[in-house]
Formats: sequence, structure tokens, C-alpha cells
Amino acid sequence: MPTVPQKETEQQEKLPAKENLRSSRRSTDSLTLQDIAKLAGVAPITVSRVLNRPDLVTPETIKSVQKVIDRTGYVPNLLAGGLASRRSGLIAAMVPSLRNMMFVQVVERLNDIFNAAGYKLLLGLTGYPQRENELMATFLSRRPEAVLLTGVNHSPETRQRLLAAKIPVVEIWDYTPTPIDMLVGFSHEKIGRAVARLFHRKGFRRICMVMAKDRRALLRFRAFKEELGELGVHDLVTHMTRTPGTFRLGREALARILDRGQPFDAIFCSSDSLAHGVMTEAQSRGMKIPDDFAVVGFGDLDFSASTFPALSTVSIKHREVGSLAAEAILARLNNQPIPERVVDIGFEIIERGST
Amino acid sequence: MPTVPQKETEQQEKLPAKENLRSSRRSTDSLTLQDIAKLAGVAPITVSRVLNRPDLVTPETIKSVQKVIDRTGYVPNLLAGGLASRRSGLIAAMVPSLRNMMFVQVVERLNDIFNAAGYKLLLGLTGYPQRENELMATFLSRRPEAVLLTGVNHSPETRQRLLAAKIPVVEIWDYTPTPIDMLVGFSHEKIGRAVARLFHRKGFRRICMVMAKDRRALLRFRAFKEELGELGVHDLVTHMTRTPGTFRLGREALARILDRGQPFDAIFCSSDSLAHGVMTEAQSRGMKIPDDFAVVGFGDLDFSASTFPALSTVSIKHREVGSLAAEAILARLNNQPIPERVVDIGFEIIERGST
DNA sequence: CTGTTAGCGCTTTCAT
DNA sequence: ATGAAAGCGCTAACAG
Repeated sequence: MPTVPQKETEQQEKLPAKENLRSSRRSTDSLTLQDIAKLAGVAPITVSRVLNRPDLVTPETIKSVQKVIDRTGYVPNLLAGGLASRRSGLIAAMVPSLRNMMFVQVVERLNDIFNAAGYKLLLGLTGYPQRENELMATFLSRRPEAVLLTGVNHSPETRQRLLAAKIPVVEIWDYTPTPIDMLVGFSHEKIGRAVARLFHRKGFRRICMVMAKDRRALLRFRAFKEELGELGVHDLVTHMTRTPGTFRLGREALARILDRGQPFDAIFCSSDSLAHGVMTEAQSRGMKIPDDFAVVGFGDLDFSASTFPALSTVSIKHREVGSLAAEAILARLNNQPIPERVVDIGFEIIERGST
Repeated sequence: MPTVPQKETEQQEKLPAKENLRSSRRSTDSLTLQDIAKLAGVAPITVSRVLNRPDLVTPETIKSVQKVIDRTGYVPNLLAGGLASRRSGLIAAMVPSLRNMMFVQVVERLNDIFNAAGYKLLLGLTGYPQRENELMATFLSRRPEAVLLTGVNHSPETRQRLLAAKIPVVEIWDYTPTPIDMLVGFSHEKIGRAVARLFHRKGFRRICMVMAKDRRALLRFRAFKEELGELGVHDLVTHMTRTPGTFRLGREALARILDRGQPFDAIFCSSDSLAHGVMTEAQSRGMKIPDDFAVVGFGDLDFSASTFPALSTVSIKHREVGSLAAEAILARLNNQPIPERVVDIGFEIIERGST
């Protein structure tokens, strides 16, 4: 039981008022570093060192202090520690949602790397109608030592606050040559254009786009459309779905498109989940992919060639985005040089079937 | 720009040493509540009240203080606030993984409800080989005001620490009549038995189980097997997969099972993702569900009858688990009575196709 | 290697 | 309705 055996207190000084106050408080509150120090017969700072800088303490001292800590079940108070040291041990990360596996992968990676480095991840879900602003203020009041943001579109207030906080900031999942601080992302425009060129090369002229209402999907779509236009392709059908795009919405989307009766050669979906739904719906109607039409997704699922031989997709190295972002942050926190301030991690179009 | 216009300081007292120290520190550090108080010509506590208990302050005072806050871009320090008030504003939640949509749904719900109530969610990913213990100690040192745990199997240390912390604890996703504190869950055993009886009733005698190596899946499986045994069914093939069960692993699982050549009538999968993979693999081999065999999943996906007409599944109200757990915690934090300390939220077997 | 002193920035009393 | 004083539990910066 984590109760303090008061009798063991050595070197009882004569500080009646204050000390009595403390011991009466003790009955209801938790142990403090002071208590441990007293029980171990050392100064508070020594206990602190045992916990944080054991290299500065004699092995014997460590042992005796550690024994008291174990016996009492003392749990340090990091609110106090953080206030005194001005290091909260927190890193904030804002992602739109956990519904999308891409972000989940990033979050898991961040979590792993930060935990290993002794930091705790403070996760913010901004949602698709971005609530980033309100969140940012409340997050910053916990004094994170660094912040990771999804996307590059942030309000002036957010930018201002982050700049004022003077902490490392990484933006991910988007591209701009002029980030707030650091960036690990890729260009949604380039992706749109690349898929457009692929479709054109394959001879597809009647094209379809199924996309969730998401800013980044829109970036891809605009560039896709523009590039197609430049290539002389104007026959484009667009189907918008709710956000986030899911398997079910994909099925429904294809059903709607087929209902309209307009023929098409290829569909570009804003996520693999949507693409998966589209393919399943096609299959259930006896259509063959890619014989009847081609499908290209956008890498939020881990479909290997063997599980979905017909699905082409745009592949992003999600995990690497997380790793690079986390490492950039840690480097900065350790005053180490970071390799590059702006990293365009690129993408790859994986062609499958005869797409 | 959030710089402090020192000249505006009214009522400049004569405290040379300390004040000079502060103003020289100012150039590199962020604003404090003290600074705001000075600029607004009020005591620090008044600024604090404007922020936390505006009902105790005159509207005019609020306005003038708020103006300074807005102009300077002051961000309160909740480490200091938490230390002084003994309220961190943090609630910790431990889940095994975000790979499983069920937990994602719970986490999103918790996040929403806690945020709305002014708390921040501290998310812990324990992983499947449970690392709960190590995490718990570090989490507790941030002084969360409540803790949510997944499952009911916790180490003595964890239980001890939580008890010592004297904060509300909710365990979810499992069932026991004697939780640490509160519980919102369901019985995996009951599920196993219910599916066993379903299979038996349908006349299935050659049965297959595809499951990820997860403690709770194992609970279901044991009960499933036991109940089947009691019903006289002993012809059971088990295929174990990695954790977490995914679409791909489901496909692979069915492939392996078919390779063995043992005939079967029905498969019980430990997750819908696995079930989905199984069904897809079957389809790609020209088999029909449920004509060739029946499939039952476990609700981690949102497959409506229209998207997967043949898939039967065990459905859990994930979101409600999150809601009930969050509300129980908030009730306790507000010293309100909680309806029930232990809630068995139950489950439902949704039968589709002719399963 | 260990201790002393003085805060970190905020809120809790208890006055006024 | 507002303020003064006294910490919350810990660590930085010096000493020794």
C-alpha cells in the first residue's frame, strides 16, 4: 500500500506549522518528491536526479532512493516538472481524422517514435470541416514542444500563434515551397496530372472521377481535369461523396454513375476505399475490371497485387511521412541539424491488371 | 505581434530587481498572466477569473482584460494552472490499436465528448502484446483526471496505481462483474456461445474458425468451441492469423484452408475485415456465399446489408460504448450519480443471406 | 556527487 | 467584485 510510514522520517526538523500542515494534507493527496526525499534522507533535488539524470548520482544513492520510490509507489508530477523545466514532454499532432488508414499509419508511427524518445503525443482531430483554429489555442496552452500539422492551409491566427510559440513545426501531406517551418509532403497537383497522363496514354477518353469532398482530393481533381483538358479530353463525369470516402460510398457511387447511363473507360477515385467499393459493385453486376473499365485509387489501403490484381493506385509512403516528420522534429528538439527543411516525398503510380 | 508594449504599464511600482529580471527575460519567453494583469491594470487573479470564472467579474473588467489578451495573443499555461488547481484537464484512454475501426470509433467518440466538456484526450496505444504497464506509469504522471482502459485484464501494478490515484476508471470492451471501478462492455463468451448455437441450429456440422491472435478473440473462440462440443459438434478447423486481422489476411486464410482440402459448412471470423477477405477470396474462386459456405464476422466494419448481402456478423454498438464510458467519467468528475457502475451493452447477431 | 535557494505561472484561500 | 499572500511539486543555477 502506498501510504507513507511517517515514523521512518529521519532528521525531524523543528518546523511545526508548515510540516504539520503537510502531514495532515498527506492523508488525502498523493506523494511528492519531497516525501520521497525525506524518507530516503536526501535532498529533493537528489530524488529528482535519480529520476531524470541518474548519471549524476552515486549508484548507492540511486539504489536507496529507488527503494523508497518502489516501496511507496511514488508517481512524479510532470505538470510541476514541466513547469519548472519548461519542458512539457508533449508533442502535438493534428490530423483530420482516424477514419483514413493513411493518417492512422502516420499517427502510429509518430506515437512510436515520440514515445521512444520520451515524448507523449497529444492528438488533435481537426475533422473535415477544419476546426484547427480552436484546437490550436487549447493545445498550445499545454505547451507542446513541437507541433505537427496536416496540410498547408492554416489560418493567419494559427500561423501567428505557432510562430510566437517558437517551437518546431512540421506540415505534412501536402506541398508548398514556403511552409511555416518544416514540411514532409507531396504534391496533389502532380498526382492529378500524372493520372491524367496515364489515362490519356492508355487511350481512355471518357473519364469518371469519384471523390470525397476533401480539400486535397479537390487539388488532385482540379489538376487532373486541367491536364486532361490540355490533352484534349473533356468528357468528364464527376461524382462527389461524403467525407471520408468509404467502401460503401464507392459501391453507391458506381451504382449512381451506371444509372446515368453515360459510358466511360476509366474511373479515378479519391481513395482506395472508394475504389474498392467501385470494383466490388462492378463485380456484383457482372462487370470485369479492367476489361469493362479501369480503376485507379489513392493509397489508403494496403491492397497487394495478389488481393486486388486489377486495382491500379497512387501509392504514398505513409509510414515514411510519419518517420521523416518525427525525426525532423526530434532533430530540432535536440539541436541537431535537419537534413532538409522541405521534403517532397513523391508518389508512385502502381499499375495493375491491364490498366 | 505579440510583443509587450512595456510603456503602457500603468502604476509602475518600485520593485527594481525582480521586475527588471522579468522584463529582460521577456524578450525570449512568452507572455504570462502577470504581464496581462499589469497591462490591464488589474491583479493577476482577476485575469485568471476572466479566463476561468467570468461570472465572478464585471462585464467591463472582462472587456478591458479581454482586449489586452486579444491584442497580445496571450496563451495561458495549463501546466501552471493544472499544478495550482490540481486539475490537469486531461483524460487518458488506452486502446490496443487504431488499426481496428471499432476502437477508432470509440476514440473519436471519446474525443468529441471530452473536448466538448473541456477535457483533452491523452491517447495511449498499448499494442497487442500489451505494453499497458509501462504506459500507465508515464500517463499517470501527467495527472489525468480519469482513465479509460480497454479490456479487464490488467496487471496488479496497474490496478494498484489506479486505485492509489483515486480517479474514475472505466474499463470497456470486455465484461466482468468486478471491474476496478466502472465498466461498459460485453461478454465475448456469450458471443462465442451464441454463434455456436446459431451454426448448430442452421445444421452446420463442419465448422471453421479464422482468427487473429488476440485475447478477446480467444475468449470468443474458447466459448464457441465449448458450446459446439456440448452440442455434439467436434469437427472444427482453426486458422490463426497475425494481429490485427485484415482483409488480406482473410483472403490468405481461406486460401490456406481450401488448400488443406477439408470440407466445411461455415466460417466464424474474429473480425469483419477477415470475413470480408474470406468472402472475396471465395468469390474470386467462383464460390458462392452463403451457398457454398456461410460466413460470420465480428463487427469492425460498417457493412450494410446492401453492400454485403451475404455476410452475417456480430454487431456491437461501438459508438455507444464510447458515449456511455465518456458520460460515466464526466458524471463522476462532476460528482453526479452514475446510472450503473457495470453496463453489459450486449451484442446482436445480424443474419444475412441464408445463413 | 550532493545540497541550497529561488522561482516556473498559475490558483487557492481569505480579506476587503 | 477584486486583491494579497501563499503555495502547487518540481528543477535550474549555483555552491560546496
